[in-house]
Order: sequence, then C-alpha cells, then structure tokens
Amino acid sequence: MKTDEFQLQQFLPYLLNQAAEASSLEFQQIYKDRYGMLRTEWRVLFHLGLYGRLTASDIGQRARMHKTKISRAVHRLNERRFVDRTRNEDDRRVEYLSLTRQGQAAYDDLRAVARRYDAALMDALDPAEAEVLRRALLKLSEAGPGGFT
Amino acid sequence: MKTDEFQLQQFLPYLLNQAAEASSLEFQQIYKDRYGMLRTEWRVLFHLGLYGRLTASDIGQRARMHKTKISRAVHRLNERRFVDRTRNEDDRRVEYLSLTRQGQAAYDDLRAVARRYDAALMDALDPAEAEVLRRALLKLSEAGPGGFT
DNA sequence: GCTTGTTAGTTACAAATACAACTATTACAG
DNA sequence: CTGTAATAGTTGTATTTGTAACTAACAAGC
Repeated sequence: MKTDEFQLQQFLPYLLNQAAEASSLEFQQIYKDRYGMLRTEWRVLFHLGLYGRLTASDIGQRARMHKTKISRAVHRLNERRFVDRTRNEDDRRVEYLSLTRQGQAAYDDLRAVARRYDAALMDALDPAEAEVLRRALLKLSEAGPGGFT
Repeated sequence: MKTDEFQLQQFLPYLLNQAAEASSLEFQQIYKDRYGMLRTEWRVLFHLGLYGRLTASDIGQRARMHKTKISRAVHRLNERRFVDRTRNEDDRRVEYLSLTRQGQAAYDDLRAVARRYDAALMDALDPAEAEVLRRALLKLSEAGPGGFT
C-alpha cells in the first residue's frame, strides 16, 4: 500500500467534522429538549454564564460567531426570558447582555450536564491522550493552515 | 482557581466544533470557488473517488450522512456532469454512482489540494501530537459518549 | 396471486444559516 | 458645526438543512 495514498480518514478537516458531529449529537438533544435552544443559543448562554455581562460583539469575538447569528440568538433568548438586554447610556449603540434568574438556572443545569457529558466522552480516551487532544484542538482553533491560499 | 471549574475551552464538543470550523474554512473556499461544490457534494465526490462505484446508501453508511443529503448532492453532481448514475437492472431500486471523466479530474485536483492542505495544518503540530490527535478523533467519531442519555 | 413489510431513493415543507444591505449612533477631520 | 467614516446591532432574502411523508421496487407469508 502506497504510503502517500490519500485517505479520507486521515484528512484532518474531515476527521474533525466527523468527531465534532458525533460528539455533539446527544448534548444537542439535551438543550433542545429541555430548553428548546439551538446551538447558537446554547453558545450565547454559556458565554454569559461563564463571563457575566457581555455585549453582543464581545460574544462574537470570543465565540468566533457572526453578529447576525448572535443577534438572532439573543433575540430568542430574550423572548424566552433567559437573558436581559440593557442599553449602555454612554454609548447607545451598545447593549449589555446578562442572564436572568431563569437563564442562570438553565446555565447551571446545562453546565452540570456538560461536565458529565465531557467526562463520558473522555472515558473513550486515556488521560495522556486527552491532554494532547485538547492542546492540539486549541492550536487548530486558533487559525487555519497559515496562509494556505 | 478551582480545578473543577467549567471552562468552555475544555468542553470537547465545543473545542471540536471550533477546530473543525477553523480548519475547514479555507479548504471549503477552494472547492466552492473552483467547482461550485457544497460540503455534501465534496464528500460524495471524495467517496466515489476513493472507493469507486458505490450506491447512495453505501455512501450514507461510510460518511454517516443522511440519505436526503446524499440524494440532493448526487442530483447536483449529476447535473453538473461530475457523476454518472446507472440503475442496477437486477434490483431496480438501486442506482450505482461513479465519477465521470470530469468528476475524476475534479477529484484528482482536490485530492492534491487536500494533501497539501492537510500537511499545512499539521505544521502547527508536532508529529507525535498529530498521531495521537488522529487516533483520538477516530475514537470519538465512532460513537458518542456511550449511553449517556 | 394478494396483502404486509422492508429497502432505495425522492420530494415537500419547515427551520436554520449566510450574506448583503440596512438603521442608529458615535467619532473625527476640516 | 458639518460631512464622512466607523461601529453596534438588525433585518431581508436567497441558500441550505432537517424531518417527515412519499413513490417505486422487491421480499415473504399466506
């Protein structure tokens, strides 16, 4: 077998997408079933839960999410009383977002689920492997293949 | 800092999604720009390029892709003369898919790009790390967090 | 043969996403 | 001040995707 033969199972973007999809599926089901949330909404909720009061563009930068996604996610989360929006009176373009009591409760619940879920995923890996995996994923998240195109 | 504090950057599904998205972006741009393909179409093309003649449900199993996605991808690829469809006369429900000359050319081109692209991604990692990463991703792709729900 | 069930693939419609154009507000150059 | 550019966020519209229902062909029991 030629060693340079191309294999889909070796192609990193493909592998990453497969793993991401497989590993997100059941968790997705949980926040959808319990709180009717979409992936974008779950992400906004978690950012607010973790970092407290943020603006929409803060979230955009941290989560690398487009502002229109965030706008719509925030709209829905606000509609369902998971987040409060308060305008900054010093710069009226800006709006601060924070969790309501209900939003905080949902976050607390889902964070606990996420911890257990993560632990269950990790069971498939040995600890050293898991450490390397995380580090590698962080590196890959930072940027694409440096100036490929 | 509490060691059990939840961090989004440690949550595997999140990390995987970030890394997958970041690492797919530029490659996606290439098959989109050169051949007007979508992700689903690229995947079907690669499966046919790698494994030769397949049915739609073969591809579905290998790629873990829903049959409607495949149906639509095949439709578009056929429309643009990248794949041929030939009905199996022994079982007329089944259709065999294969690359046209043009499809083969596109596959050859994109496979070469993919090789270089993958190599560029790997440059961010050291070889041992890369090996562990691939193994871990394969494990995670196999299944979710074994009977979590 | 004729019902019932299964498999391969398609189509219809609702939901989600991407991209561009938009409003409102602030900044800043002259 | 005033005109021009920049920033925060929203909305409109075209694509894409997900889900379920569908057609067509085969299989199996009676």
